Amino acid sequence: MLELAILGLLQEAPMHGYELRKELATKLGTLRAAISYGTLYPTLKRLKLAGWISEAEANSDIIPPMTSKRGRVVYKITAEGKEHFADLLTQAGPETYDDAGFGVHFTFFSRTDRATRLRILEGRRRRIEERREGLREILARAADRLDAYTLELQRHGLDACEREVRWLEELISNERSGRTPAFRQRAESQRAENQRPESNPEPPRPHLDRP
Amino acid sequence: MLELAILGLLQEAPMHGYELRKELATKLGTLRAAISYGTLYPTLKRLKLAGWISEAEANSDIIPPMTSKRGRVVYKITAEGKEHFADLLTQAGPETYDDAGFGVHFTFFSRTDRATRLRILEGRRRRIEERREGLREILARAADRLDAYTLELQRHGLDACEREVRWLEELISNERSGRTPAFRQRAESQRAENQRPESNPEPPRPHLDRP
DNA sequence: TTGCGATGTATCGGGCCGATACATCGGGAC
DNA sequence: GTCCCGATGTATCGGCCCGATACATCGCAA
Repeated sequence: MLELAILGLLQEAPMHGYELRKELATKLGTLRAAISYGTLYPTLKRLKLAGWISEAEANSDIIPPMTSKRGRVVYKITAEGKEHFADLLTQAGPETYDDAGFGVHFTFFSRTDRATRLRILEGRRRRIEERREGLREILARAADRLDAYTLELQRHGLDACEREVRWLEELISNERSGRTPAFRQRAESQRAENQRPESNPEPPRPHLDRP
Repeated sequence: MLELAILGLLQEAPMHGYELRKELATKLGTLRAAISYGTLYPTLKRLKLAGWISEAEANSDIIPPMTSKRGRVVYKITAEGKEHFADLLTQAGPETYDDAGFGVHFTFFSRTDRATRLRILEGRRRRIEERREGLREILARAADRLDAYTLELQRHGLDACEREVRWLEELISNERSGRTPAFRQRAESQRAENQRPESNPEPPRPHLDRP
């Protein structure tokens, strides 16, 4: 899962570990806590071994600090890596629908085709609906076997499930009806747009809030 | 963390692994997915080695099925185990405030003294507030650097945080003002009450919805 | 009688985490 | 000037926990 996240971020720009981690933390808000270095560096090693990323010498131009030897290692994605990333994006296993996996996939939705987006949203919805049904079951059947605190925990969980299902319904219905992201209008929304995709193989284009 | 959960369940009654897992799944709804056997059995082994639980022969009376040899192993908590459980209940480390840890602690709140309950609720609130502030920061500062999907994910996360903080506020205020669990009235609430605490060392007593 | 789903115990490889160690850099205190 | 501290940066280690897998028994229905 982290594999997908790293590949996705490196597709935007080459980065070193520390930067990668911060980017990970801001983009994968909730649904995925900040990654640990004890995970990050071994994963980078693994990805390098698999040939999906490579180290780019940091000595040269753009990156100013860490002048001396043993400076930071900048990673960039390879052609095979981009291929692998595209595969991972469309393939959806069971781990795609848990909190972490869904969060990562959702983060890259602007680089995912609409069919896949729908498949993932619906898979996630099913997952949460199952959890919700389980909780309802418990609250209906075993309520008198549980103490008040446990009960309240279940209720809170049920609330969260129902809320997420509604959120997903809204997203799904938006996906079906043309406008891609297009959620309810908010005051702080800017029409400012961000970085060019620097020669993406598959630019899915609908990337804006309003056409 | 799982250690605490197992000890707590075995304090209620002796159980075998399978039963333990189902009980775990129903009581720790959300905030902690169903535990895997690949976790459960090694943990049971560890706890047995530590002297906190022991195997009770299942051959005899109460438990009917699995007549032949190589039948289920029933675990029961030891005196040292009860002591350790009491310790774990009051000690609150950082892991007490993440989703899993908080869920487990909350589940045993009816066996926790009020001071500890308050400490844990406030610790959890602080944790969620920090996450919330982080998200607000991102939405205020980096909004134009993020695409619409990522943004929507952050908003949803922020919503969930705010909601949980409100929930915690309510719980905290309830704790402070006498009535212990006592949440907002609901239609399906029964006044039926459950199992006797079978000689608890510290019966905290206020266990009902309404006095 | 056959076979399937629930019950039940157990191991293995691997992902991910927290703690820890170590080194460099920029800037403020003194 | 220099000294120290916090941010930046790379890396490893032990350990928790997960999913996949294997295997065995029980009750029941086709």
